[in-house]
Amino acid sequence: MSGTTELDSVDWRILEELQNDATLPNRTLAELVGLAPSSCLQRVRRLRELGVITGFHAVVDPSATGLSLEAVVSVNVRPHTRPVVAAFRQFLMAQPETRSIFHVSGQADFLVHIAVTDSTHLRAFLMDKIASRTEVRNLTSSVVLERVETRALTPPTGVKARRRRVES
Amino acid sequence: MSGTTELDSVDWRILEELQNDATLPNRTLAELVGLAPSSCLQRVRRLRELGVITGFHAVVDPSATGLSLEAVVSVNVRPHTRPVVAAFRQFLMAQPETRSIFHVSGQADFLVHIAVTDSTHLRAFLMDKIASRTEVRNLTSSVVLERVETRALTPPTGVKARRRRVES
DNA sequence: TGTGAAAACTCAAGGTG
DNA sequence: CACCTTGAGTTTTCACA
Repeated sequence: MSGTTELDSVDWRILEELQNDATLPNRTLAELVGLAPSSCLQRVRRLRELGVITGFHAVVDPSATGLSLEAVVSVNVRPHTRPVVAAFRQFLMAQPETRSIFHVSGQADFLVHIAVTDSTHLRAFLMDKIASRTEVRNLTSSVVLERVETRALTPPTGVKARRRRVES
Repeated sequence: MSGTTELDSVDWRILEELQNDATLPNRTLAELVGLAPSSCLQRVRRLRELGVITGFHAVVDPSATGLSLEAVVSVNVRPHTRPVVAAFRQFLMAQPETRSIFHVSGQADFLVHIAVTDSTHLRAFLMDKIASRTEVRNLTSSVVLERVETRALTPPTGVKARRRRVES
């Protein structure tokens, strides 16, 4: 990973479309971005090989499956050492309630997005699973009132019109 | 959305696989979950129609596209009224740096996950875009050291073995 | 649940700036 | 020289019985 790989405007158009809807047939995608189907396919494969596209995933609505309550849990762990942090992260990942984990620098050490069935479940998760651990300090939680997932990641800065010209 | 729709163990197996990899051919998926291809396809369509599967999306790695710095921004807005909240949410959604937005109850009003190119970009985003708004109070931010997206949403509670039909 | 037509993907070779 | 296009072979999808 030499950091940023050059992506041109067509690559970004492809990313934009596939982030919105990964079920787009390659032919339709090719039309949208103004490419021949096989060239388009080649671009997509390249984006996957470069690690720009990490995968294609179905998104499941928690509330449609009985997980009607979401929360963000803020946790501090002590001591803040690598083994303790790694073990806690591992523990979080193993919990079915966990949706995503942010190990952050700042007031909190971890921000954990969870989905639970109800407030009883939330309390059980916080008290029995998190607070009971010896490394946990300063446990606070926020109920999610509304969540917006922004699908499309957009180009950060000036993007070349086409592909890169190899130089040097 | 009358809350939970009945999902049996096969539905959950399908959800599990498609959350991990949405590019699975229907035939392969059918084999994995032990169904005929056409039945499997029917299940998937049903899950989409029920709103359990909200969509299929490509996931892009921000760091591979030059957005090497991620942060979680905590914001309070005043007054905490519907119009102000809605306008601020709308504003956040329009920012290219925004990845996801959590409107929460608790210490903060909003938790915003953002991706930026570097610390200069982060400072510009925080100072020029967020802090400059009149409704914003109590702006704090945490740099993301590590992020773990948990792909698979798992069944919340006791799931029926099949839907109908009893196995011998 | 199984089958078949229609459509998609993949890989090759050829053309163009 | 890299990239895009065209075209055939194969696999997959999806409606119908």
